Amino acid sequence: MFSKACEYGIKATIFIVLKSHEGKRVNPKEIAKEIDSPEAFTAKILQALVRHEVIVSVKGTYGGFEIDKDKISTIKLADAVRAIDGDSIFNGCGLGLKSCDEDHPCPVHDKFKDIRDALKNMLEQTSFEELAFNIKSGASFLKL
Amino acid sequence: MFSKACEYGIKATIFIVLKSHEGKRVNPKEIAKEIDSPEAFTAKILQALVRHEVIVSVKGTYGGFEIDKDKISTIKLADAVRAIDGDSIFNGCGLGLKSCDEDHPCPVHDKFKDIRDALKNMLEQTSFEELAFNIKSGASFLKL
DNA sequence: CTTATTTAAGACAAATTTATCCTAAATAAA
DNA sequence: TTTATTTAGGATAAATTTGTCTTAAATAAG
Repeated sequence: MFSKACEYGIKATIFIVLKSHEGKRVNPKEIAKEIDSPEAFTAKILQALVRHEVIVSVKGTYGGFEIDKDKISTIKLADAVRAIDGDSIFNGCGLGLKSCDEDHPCPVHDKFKDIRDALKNMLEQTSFEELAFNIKSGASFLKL
Repeated sequence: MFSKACEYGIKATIFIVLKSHEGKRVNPKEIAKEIDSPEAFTAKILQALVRHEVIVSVKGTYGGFEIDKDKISTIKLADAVRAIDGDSIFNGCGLGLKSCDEDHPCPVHDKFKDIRDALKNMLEQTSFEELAFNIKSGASFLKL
């Protein structure tokens, strides 16, 4: 479904939301430990999230990654997915045809449309704040 | 969503259904041309479909790939997907956790459940015969 | 039975994704 | 201003997926 990079990116963002809520910044080492991911690779993914303005980075002593407190509630799953995997999952043809649309549909076009729309809606409506809250309350987990 | 191999496999199976309906066998060269895929790679994927008994192969002169006529109507998208990509798309965790279930869910477990179930239902209910019919009538296309 | 034809299988190669490492650049703190 | 610390970025490597090629095995037809 998602690339490994995207899976790490989503988990990392949830953890950063969690920490930002406490007014704390986190570094790649801490993040990688918390989400059980390779540290250097995770750092790369964090760079992409910063470039796409999903998260913010601060260099120097006491630096790290964070999210503006008043922006936290606005970030959706779709923002991280787009930043890392692009929007192929939102637009791409289920069978990889270059020019698949209503006028020239692939064999599964209509069947996939409903699924893809449901996925898109879910990703665009689910906030990281909501996901972070469930981690905090012990209702869900970032690893194992 | 699906691997390239799986995309080719689905398209190939549709074409084989189409030809089997006419009582004709097809070879990898013909298939690759029809679905615009690399021939040798497609041949590998056909082997997997044969091993998983989605299609049948006949060696020797006038040989090729086919599907038993009375089996055609029973084959579903899910059969080809399972043969090539396994069932990770049906069972796997959206964030790649090893042990993700109701008791120990990943942060997106519930959100993904609905999507995954919808996808699973669609794949298990959609027959290749139906897809082949739409190709035949010009309502959908295998390439471009 | 022999032969031509076709799929099966394994080794190999290219491309992409995942992952690591080292150095540069930025910057906060002292 | 200097220094310690931290992210950014590029080069490299490993693993996986995608793709190719050659030979073996099977088998239908003659």
